[in-house]
Amino acid sequence: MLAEVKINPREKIFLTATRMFRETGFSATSMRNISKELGIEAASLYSHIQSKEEILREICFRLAAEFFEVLQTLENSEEGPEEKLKTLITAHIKVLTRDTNASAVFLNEWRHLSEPFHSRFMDMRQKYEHAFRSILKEGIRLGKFKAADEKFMALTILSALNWTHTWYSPEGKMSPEQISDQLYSIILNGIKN
Amino acid sequence: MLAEVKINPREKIFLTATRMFRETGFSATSMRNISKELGIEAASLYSHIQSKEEILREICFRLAAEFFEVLQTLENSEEGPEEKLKTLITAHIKVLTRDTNASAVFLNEWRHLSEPFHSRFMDMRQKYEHAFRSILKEGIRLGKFKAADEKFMALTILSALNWTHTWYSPEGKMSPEQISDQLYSIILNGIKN
DNA sequence: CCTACCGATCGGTAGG
DNA sequence: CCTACCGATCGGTAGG
Repeated sequence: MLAEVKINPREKIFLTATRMFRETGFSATSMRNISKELGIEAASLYSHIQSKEEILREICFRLAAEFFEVLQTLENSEEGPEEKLKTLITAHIKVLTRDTNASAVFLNEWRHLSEPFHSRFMDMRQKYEHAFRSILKEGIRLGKFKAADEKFMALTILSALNWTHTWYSPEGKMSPEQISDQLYSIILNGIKN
Repeated sequence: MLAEVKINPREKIFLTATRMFRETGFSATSMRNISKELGIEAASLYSHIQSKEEILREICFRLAAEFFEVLQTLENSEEGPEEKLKTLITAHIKVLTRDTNASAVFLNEWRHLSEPFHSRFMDMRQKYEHAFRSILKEGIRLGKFKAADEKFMALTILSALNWTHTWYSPEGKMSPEQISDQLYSIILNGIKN
């Protein structure tokens, strides 16, 4: 009962800050900007959060965790590389479109993380990229995908996926599933043997 | 003779600032950071430049102009949509890889432009995107490309191209031409009918 | 290119 | 959640 009282303002701060970080960038958004938007004084924010960076940290690592959950489900999968790729693309787009403000911050503002969080974040990013690459490598080995530089292919695919958050809208004409289906189709045609 | 003396320090400031804007972001890079890197006092920068934003403005609009030059050459072209697409992709990658620091700033920091530059920049961006779309539309009309949402296609293609600056290196194993050939091949296979 | 300095604003704390 | 405030730093100017 008592704990419940404190949950709401903290979440409100996070939602507002996330949107403002997306629009203006982490560094150019001040605590006073955020507090004004919420109709309170800047000092009052600190009853609910520890620091400005705590907000950035939570956003970045919450999304990173969601992306890693996707990898987990693939780990024991018996599917072929095409199916794995489709599963990964679908899940990736699902995470990215769920909260486009958070996605934009996750993709663009992580470099403002201080150590050791900055390094930790880059490690996770690297691991995710590698999981992507290993699916492509498997496909190449099995002769399903074109024999090309799979690092180049992985980066190209990921960049195409990671642009979705800039234009996706829940009210738009494409659902997350339709987006991933189309992307998968373009990508598979682009790389298949 | 006399003018020549002033050219060099200004360019040095621009090069250093561009690199630092890319690494740390425009807002988080202070004039004192830049001056320290150059071994001078912050106040001394203002003998060569007008303001911090002038640097950002020059980078963004210089690259924008280069991208528009590409469009110009295509305007009177008699090529078909596939050839036009290939020409555009090749030129786009050429511009992006020429100075990856400037490209990163151009792509990520333009939102810190103040008015009226911010609006002007977004207009140019929009126009470029439209030129891309009209090539795709022509390809669809002629039955060369798949009948899909060409806005979606254009954004997907551009995002794949616009990631190149993050990993391209002049010392790397792929030349700009090889990169654009590979990208064109993936993209064309992905969208052709 | 420097010293000296401006007003504004920053993230954050003390104490209630 | 507020008032009052901290030291640090910001972009930029005056004057040489």
